[in-house]
Amino acid sequence: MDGYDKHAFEPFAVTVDLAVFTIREAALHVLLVERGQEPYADRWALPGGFLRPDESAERAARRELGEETGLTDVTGLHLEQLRTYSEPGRDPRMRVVSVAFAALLPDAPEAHGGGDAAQARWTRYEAVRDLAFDHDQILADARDRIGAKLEYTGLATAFCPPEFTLGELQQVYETVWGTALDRPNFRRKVLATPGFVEAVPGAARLTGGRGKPAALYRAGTAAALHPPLLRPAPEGRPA
Amino acid sequence: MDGYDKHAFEPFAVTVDLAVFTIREAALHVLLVERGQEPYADRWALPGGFLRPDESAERAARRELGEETGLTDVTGLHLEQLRTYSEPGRDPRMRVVSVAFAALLPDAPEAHGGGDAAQARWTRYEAVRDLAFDHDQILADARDRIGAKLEYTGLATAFCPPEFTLGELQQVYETVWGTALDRPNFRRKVLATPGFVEAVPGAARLTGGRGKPAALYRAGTAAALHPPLLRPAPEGRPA
DNA sequence: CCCTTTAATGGTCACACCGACTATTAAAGG
DNA sequence: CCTTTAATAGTCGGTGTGACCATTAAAGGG
Repeated sequence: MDGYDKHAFEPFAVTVDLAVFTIREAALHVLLVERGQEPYADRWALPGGFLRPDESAERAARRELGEETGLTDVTGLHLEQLRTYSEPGRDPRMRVVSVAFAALLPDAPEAHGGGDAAQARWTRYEAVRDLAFDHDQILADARDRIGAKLEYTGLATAFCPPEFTLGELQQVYETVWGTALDRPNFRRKVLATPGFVEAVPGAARLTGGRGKPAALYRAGTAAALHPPLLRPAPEGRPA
Repeated sequence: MDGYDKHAFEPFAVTVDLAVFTIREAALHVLLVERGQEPYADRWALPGGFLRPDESAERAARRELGEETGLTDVTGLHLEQLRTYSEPGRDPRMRVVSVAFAALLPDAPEAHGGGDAAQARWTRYEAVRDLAFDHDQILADARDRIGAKLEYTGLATAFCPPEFTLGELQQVYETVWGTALDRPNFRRKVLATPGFVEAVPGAARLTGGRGKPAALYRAGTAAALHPPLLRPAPEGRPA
């Protein structure tokens, strides 16, 4: 790269787009904003915006995340670059190259509205359709990536608050994968994977629960899960 | 994204960078080009170049791949987007955002030299150091990604010619992972994974080999490996 | 206050898979 | 013809996993 010789370089606009996920009411939700102006005025879209002259795409993504969600502290949130979308026709007015990110939030701060967007809203993933630009594609890619990374990384803890129960963690897997998991087996597997979660010294959750109080855990330090927590075989032959 | 409202957008130069891998003499090799001009003149770098006005990053990457390797047909080669590097200081002269790709070649077309670069050369991965820009980082990221994807996709076949033996396939894993694998076990695992490889109807390789002739296989159709072919546990506890 | 409901936790059992190993087969080379 | 080399076949024990069943500890209702 960076051979500035043979062909003159063309200037491009560079943006970031964010697929912000959270789990609410046992369903996967996505943060959408309503566009205020053309193109795609009044259509829903993923939050995002232009790169500023002196920030990286990662910094821009985190800044936009704060602006659009109204969260005061976005430092601890999981933010992950997905891929870059650069098809020539993806923006009707000019050449825009967009770096897409996925963000995972534990709880869902209810109201939002700050930032550029006219308004922002959490929407059930299944109900999302006809987004502006190629955002349907970006969102689908993001969801695939998240689902796959649950298998071999501790990413699921990014959907949980700092201290969580194994039941909540299992909820994350079941919601993202769309499958039910056996609770004792899930527990055994998670606890057998070193570095996935670690027990909170001397606590148990009591008040809210309906049944037996559950022990609390924190996210572990392992980047990769060994062995991985594989999702049930799609079909064909049982794993 | 794509809210052109609040902040004026800044123009950026957009490039693609390619980490082109092949396996030669049982060692991982990378294609490097020597830069002809400043910055980093006479330093080695990853091949790449500017996006043209009407092509996507994917198209630009494939075009550059053809230009720099001298390959006549780059349609079948595995090309995969890694991530985008956008740190403000990564190019000393101006703001350049670069979309990085990994490419995998089966054989190694010996000589090259076309394209922008002064010259191009295959280099052992271990011997690579002090590349221009942030290319050391890009290359390391690419290698990590390739190694990880061998586990849960059929990517390894992209290093092999259209018809290959299981021994060659095992070579790929051993070379990229840097570990020795048990041959009967590897064979059993590969053949037990549906869609990974399929036998060539009625052929066996004879002439070149020193021992018993090996059966030939083609790449299968499965995108993901179920179950995955996990690499030996790094350490700690045996898997 | 007791009994039901709910959910977490504990445990069993059989099977599949996997690593480590040994054995056999089929070529090339001297 | 014997040795070397590499592919292929098969065995065996340990472990992880799915499918279950059992127990515990809370909340809620009559």
